[in-house]
Amino acid sequence: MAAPVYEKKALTKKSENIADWYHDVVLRAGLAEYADVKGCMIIKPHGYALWEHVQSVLDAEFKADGVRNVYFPLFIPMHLLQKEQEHVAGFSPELAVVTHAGGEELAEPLAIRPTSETIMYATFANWVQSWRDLPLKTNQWCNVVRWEKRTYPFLRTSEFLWQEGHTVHADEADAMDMVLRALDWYRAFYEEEFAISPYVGLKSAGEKFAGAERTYSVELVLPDGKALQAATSHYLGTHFASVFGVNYLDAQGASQVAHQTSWGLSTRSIGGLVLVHGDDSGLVLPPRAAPEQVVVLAVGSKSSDNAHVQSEAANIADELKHAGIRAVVDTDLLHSLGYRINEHELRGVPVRLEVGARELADGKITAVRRDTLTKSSVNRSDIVTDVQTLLSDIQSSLLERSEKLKRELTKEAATWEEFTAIMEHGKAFIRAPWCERPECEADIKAETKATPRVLELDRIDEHIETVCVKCGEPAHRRWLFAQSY
RNA sequence: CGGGGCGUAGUAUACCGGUAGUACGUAUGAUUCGGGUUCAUAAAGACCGGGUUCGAUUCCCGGCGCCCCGACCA
Repeated sequence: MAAPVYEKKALTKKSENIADWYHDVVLRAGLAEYADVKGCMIIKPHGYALWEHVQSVLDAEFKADGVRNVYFPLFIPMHLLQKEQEHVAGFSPELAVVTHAGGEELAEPLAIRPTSETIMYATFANWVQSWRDLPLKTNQWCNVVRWEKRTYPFLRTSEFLWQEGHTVHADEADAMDMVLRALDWYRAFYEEEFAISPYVGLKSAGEKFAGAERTYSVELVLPDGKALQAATSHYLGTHFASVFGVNYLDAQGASQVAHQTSWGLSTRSIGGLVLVHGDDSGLVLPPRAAPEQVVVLAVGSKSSDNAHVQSEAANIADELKHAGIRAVVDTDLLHSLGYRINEHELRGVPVRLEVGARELADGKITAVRRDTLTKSSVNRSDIVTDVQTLLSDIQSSLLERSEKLKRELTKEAATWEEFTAIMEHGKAFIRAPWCERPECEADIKAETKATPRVLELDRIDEHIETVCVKCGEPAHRRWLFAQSY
């Protein structure tokens, strides 16, 4: 395996080579490292803490809506997976299958779940009998395996962690309500917690989930103009319900096929967070998501009373903690100051407070914000409120920065010449009228690598009289195109 | 699945058909500490199998593994 470089050298510059930069940051910021299994990664404490934040925020949203957590088996008998034709066709190429166990060949191979629709819905058929059982709203936090040919830490790994919500409803209206509510949880999560402004909308026929009636997604605009599908929410219609027998008796005693939804967000979100906010010094974490929001750094020197400096730094960290701020203290005087500063910047800690002889003398504390790397001086007595203000400023300015990036990397194209020119010279999201035909979608992808990412929610009901940017057939709505990660 | 590359201390690399060298990291002790200090000492290494050879980490064959690029892809 080729190996991570742990030298104390500078990171690859983000602007020069974002792929190498990303790699360096993920490894050196301590988010993850490679495992002895192809395409898999070890999520380290700093990376896992980010995932735990995702879990705590979303899990609370789910529960407040009445969704309950469940756990289904990792193994799915092949016959279940094969029930829904479109679904199995979509996932077959990337299945990992167990053929032997207990020293014997299995009578029926077991797939390791690439997603749990099939095994869950076989059971939902029993759980749902009456209209009184609906809606059934479940979620599970688990791992899934999809044997991708090409992998990348967090963004596409063979095994990944996610949550998958699965619900059953009496009718389309109620199911769609759920689909859009879940989608909005994801949008809000990215905006409010990760300080990333995404695009949200409907997927094209070519990009929808295998077996879904309609797929909605949250798409992130990455700094190189590519797209990252950051969460999905599917209206499954009655496709799965009819093959798995998820039926119920309505109030009139008539048998009805249920309408279902599924929705998920994975550890890929962490890759998006790294890519959107990071800079040449490493990770930049939005305060709300940062496992460590503030590091209080004791700055020693030969001339000062280092013990006093260290205890003051610890006191400040304690005060911040009591105020509910996730603060840590760094009193390690064995490493050089530069080394320690670089480590904290690499790990993306939003605010660094420096406490040394100078601060002790004048009663002010030096504060450095990670997003801009600018220094300021705050009164020792106002430390808690000033830090709180600083954290909320960083959170909002990161979101603004993300909105700006999204704006700058979104272009309009009316003609195919404009479209191809944009894709060739510095990629971007392109908003363009499209005929919505699958053949045309394939042509666009073949020529430019761009695919329709989403039809933005507020443009779904748009109706314009124009022609497709690619084929010239009639087009009524403008879709967003981009090259996918 | 196609193309390419690589398997040497924890990591990254070098040389070599006959004592495997360097850097980072680690340990110990100093030194230094307001932006990756400096020094000393130490521990630590050839993917697996076969072949050629007096002798293979080196050459050959096979296997396994990983990385990169492309196609594919939630």
